[in-house]
Amino acid sequence: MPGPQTARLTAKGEATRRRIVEGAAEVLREQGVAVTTLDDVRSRTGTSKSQLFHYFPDGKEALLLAVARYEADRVIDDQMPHLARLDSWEAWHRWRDAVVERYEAQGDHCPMSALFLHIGRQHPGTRAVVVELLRRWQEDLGAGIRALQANGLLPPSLDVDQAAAAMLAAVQGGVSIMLSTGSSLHLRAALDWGILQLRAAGGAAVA
Amino acid sequence: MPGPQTARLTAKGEATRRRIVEGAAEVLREQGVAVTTLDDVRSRTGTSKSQLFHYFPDGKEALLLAVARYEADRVIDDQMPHLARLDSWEAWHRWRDAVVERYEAQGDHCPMSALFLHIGRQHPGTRAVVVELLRRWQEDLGAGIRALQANGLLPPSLDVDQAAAAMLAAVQGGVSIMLSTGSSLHLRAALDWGILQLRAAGGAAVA
DNA sequence: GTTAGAATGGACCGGCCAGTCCAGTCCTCC
DNA sequence: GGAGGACTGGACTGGCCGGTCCATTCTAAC
Repeated sequence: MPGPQTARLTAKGEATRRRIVEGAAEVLREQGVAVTTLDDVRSRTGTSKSQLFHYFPDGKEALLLAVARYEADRVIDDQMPHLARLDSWEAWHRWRDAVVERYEAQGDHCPMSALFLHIGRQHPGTRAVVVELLRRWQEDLGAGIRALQANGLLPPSLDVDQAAAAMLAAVQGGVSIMLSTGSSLHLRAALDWGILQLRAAGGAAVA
Repeated sequence: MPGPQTARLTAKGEATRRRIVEGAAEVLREQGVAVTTLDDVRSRTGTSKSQLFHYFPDGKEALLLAVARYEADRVIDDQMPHLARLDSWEAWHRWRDAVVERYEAQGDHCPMSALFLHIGRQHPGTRAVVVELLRRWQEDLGAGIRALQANGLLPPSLDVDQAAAAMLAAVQGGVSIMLSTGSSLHLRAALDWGILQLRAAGGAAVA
């Protein structure tokens, strides 16, 4: 679904555009949105000012939006193998490990939150990207909980949407605290506690 | 503990300084850190450039740090009446309501996260403010859980620190999702789920 | 009432950086 | 092979904004 806006791009152009987005994402992750200039992106990607504006005629903001989209896709892609089949407690724990690992590796640079906080609310485009990301994420968590129910590991009476929303909030909170404190302690606690409570809700059916 | 750095301030000076911090906090809450200039602060607070630098010789960053401290105090102060005695389930629910109410009123402008994300990691001072805020918050939550245990509403075997950390993460996550989506749904879900699970851990002792 | 120093006003500066422009090169399609 | 358009290079500009400076007024203490 890259769509029509890239219609007039040559293969070469496409490559350059991608190079710009990926390079910009790197720089942004390293030094943060606030202090990153187009010149930083330019020198990192080996491009000229005119190229930046050739591929992003609407300027810096449009480039940042493109980077936000790129990063949002990566968030889901990274977890997809685990998120896709959360149908056993083992799978949930593997997902937990993957999340912790990813964010620990990422350290205190969360590209999404930084990008969002920066262009955030005023720009509807960015908000849409974040909302969509969260929606997909929560949907997958909900599907996982339903899978547990289907497998008899959780009672059907459980409020799936609430549980999925809470779990998503726990992850987000853990990450955001990690960004502030530099420690993944809360992220781990939130995930462990969340899964633990879910298992407790499953009662004696726990394997 | 306002301390020695304000030693040479006249009463008038003290008032001006406070006016600057509070006015700056307002502006920042309204339009965000990224786009706020010293001139905005100046005109809002009815001060001159030289006043700003008279009271904050280290410039804009120092002013932002002062605002961060101010806002951090407000966060705790707002919840203190509820946070201080979380010794019954009713108290927990009242706290929940207070948190939801506060953040809903605040809308999508979280001064703390915005400030932190902006000057954040590089500046050790800001990080210290956030870390301290989170520490106090979690400490109070932990005290509340222990109070529940003391009142026989929760089993002593419960891992207090983990539960408190998870609860804090849930709140933070709910808020940060609210900042992104504009909806308090996740904040509510996270709090409700968290308290619900806590009560469930209390077993039949639930009133 | 005088004086030291705090408080204030506001003009000014200088760097930074997003965005412009034009000149030149490289595709690609006919 | 040539023409149109995509692609690239890089000099240039214009505004914005943090920070400086000095002149003036106010405050408080003796």
